[in-house]
Amino acid sequence: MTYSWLELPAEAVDQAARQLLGWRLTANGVTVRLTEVEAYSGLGEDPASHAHRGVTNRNAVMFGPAGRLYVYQIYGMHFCANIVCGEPGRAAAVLLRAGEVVGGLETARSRRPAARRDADLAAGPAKLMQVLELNRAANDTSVVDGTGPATLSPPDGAAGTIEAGPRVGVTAAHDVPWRFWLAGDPTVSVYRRHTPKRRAVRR
DNA sequence: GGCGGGATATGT
DNA sequence: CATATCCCGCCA
Repeated sequence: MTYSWLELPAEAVDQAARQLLGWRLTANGVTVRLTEVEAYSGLGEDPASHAHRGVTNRNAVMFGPAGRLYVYQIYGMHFCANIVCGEPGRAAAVLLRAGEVVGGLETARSRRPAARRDADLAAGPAKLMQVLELNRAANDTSVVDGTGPATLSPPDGAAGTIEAGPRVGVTAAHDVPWRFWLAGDPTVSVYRRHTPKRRAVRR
């Protein structure tokens, strides 16, 4: 039952996201325990998803089998990773937003000198990638069969209380509460309402 | 805490 | 060509 999120259908990607909280992701000598994730659905229903308009070169991995990483570059300098969920062709995915460093602490600190507290080491999707030293080379690699640079392993104990809210940084579908985090965890980034850079007055 | 700069692949 | 699943450093 441990890898049950792998078997969930695409329409249950929010359940997959909830299940992934507490799991450990290990890569390049550092392990993080996932504390914050977001679910993204595929075609039609979810305008915030990269796969919303169908297959492109960038998002092709999302349409493949579950258990692989969809890594993309954003703002010209950061990388974010999603774990593909659901059956092939459906393009559901879970964005890894934050984690607690539970292994390789010194290495993680050296990779993120700007972090003032240990809780800030992986408190953001791109920060998470930095402590794990992952980039676009990790795109389309598996996290469940040991063939890729990153490996996902089940949590130690019970996951704890899960809270839900709107997703961060998306302009569309602000009302969909598909961001999930472990209640009270210090590594969860504070929610900031999406602020467009300098556009006509939003409402 | 708020605000702006940074730097570029991607899709329209 | 405007945008994007962001981070950091600087100012208050």
